[in-house]
Amino acid sequence: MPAELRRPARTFTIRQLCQEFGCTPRALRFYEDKGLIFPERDGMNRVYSYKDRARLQLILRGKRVGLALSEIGEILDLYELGDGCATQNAISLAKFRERIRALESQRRDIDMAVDVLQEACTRLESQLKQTRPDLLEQPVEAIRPRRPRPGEMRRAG
Amino acid sequence: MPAELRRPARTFTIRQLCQEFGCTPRALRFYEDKGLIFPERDGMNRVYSYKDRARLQLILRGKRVGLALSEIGEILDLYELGDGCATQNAISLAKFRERIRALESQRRDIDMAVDVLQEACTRLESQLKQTRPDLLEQPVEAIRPRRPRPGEMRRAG
DNA sequence: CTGGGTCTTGACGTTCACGTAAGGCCTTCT
DNA sequence: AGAAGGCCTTACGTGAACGTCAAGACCCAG
Repeated sequence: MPAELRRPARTFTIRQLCQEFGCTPRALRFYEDKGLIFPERDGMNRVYSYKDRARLQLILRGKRVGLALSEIGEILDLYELGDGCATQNAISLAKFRERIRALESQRRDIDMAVDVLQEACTRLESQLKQTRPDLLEQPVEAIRPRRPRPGEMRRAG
Repeated sequence: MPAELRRPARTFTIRQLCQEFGCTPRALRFYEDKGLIFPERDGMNRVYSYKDRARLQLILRGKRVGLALSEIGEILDLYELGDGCATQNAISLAKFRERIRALESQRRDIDMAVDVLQEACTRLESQLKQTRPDLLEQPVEAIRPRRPRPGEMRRAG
């Protein structure tokens, strides 16, 4: 029983997807421009399928781990061609292997960064516990604006 | 026995650090502009200490996990102030906690991305094994240029 | 003392990933 | 009928993170 029969052929408007994934219509149109996603049209309006939604999800995940849109595009392409074009697939394979290595190294970086931050947090906590225990456990906004830093971009306001 | 006595007070030129970490002089000067690093001077020339080198390492690691330079700056600042300025520290603490959560979520994304890529590799491998086993295990450059993709930026060549 | 190499400071250019109007089409509500 | 609201395209603007000259200063070898 193919999936299309089980799933209602649900579609999404651009705004629905944006709300679900916390991005802007401009971003979706941009991804479309770049060939990462290609929704159907109802007249002029974009109509997104489940498949489009899945692609969007992969795009956003890819972005979050630091992939460029062009790289994400290469990955997504794989699921479109699947067969044929052997040399293209070989290129993809080599690139993907590189990517996997890069991601694994990146994960090590993350672990180190978390360690650094966690140690910093420990230090900060013990310090604050002695000086200003009232400020502990506050969300950022509840505390204060920040001081400017040397090379900070000037921003009118 | 403080560290300065055990370590030779070794210094680095801008180029040495660049070669070690694979970045450009322009980048180092840019980080300095942004207040992330502040080497001594010998006349006009920058002289980097071990401490500067450590900061640079943190900067690059931070970048690799997707932190903005401004965020990296906040983290580095912590190691400079250390004490005093309790509210500032409280802000840092809150931000760092947020950051840790973000990084952990990012690590999950990486794991998922690796899974996706690994599955893709498996598929590609089995396909290539049947069609073009000669192309397996090739590095990217050894294979072929790529086809253009729809929204590709035009680049004179 | 001329050339080469390495450093410096501007200052403008570039790429990426969008943001932000400006203006038009369509449907729906009042 | 007309105003509101959602979608569209086109086009120019923007912030981050540098790249890329240009024009000097400094030092050393020949």
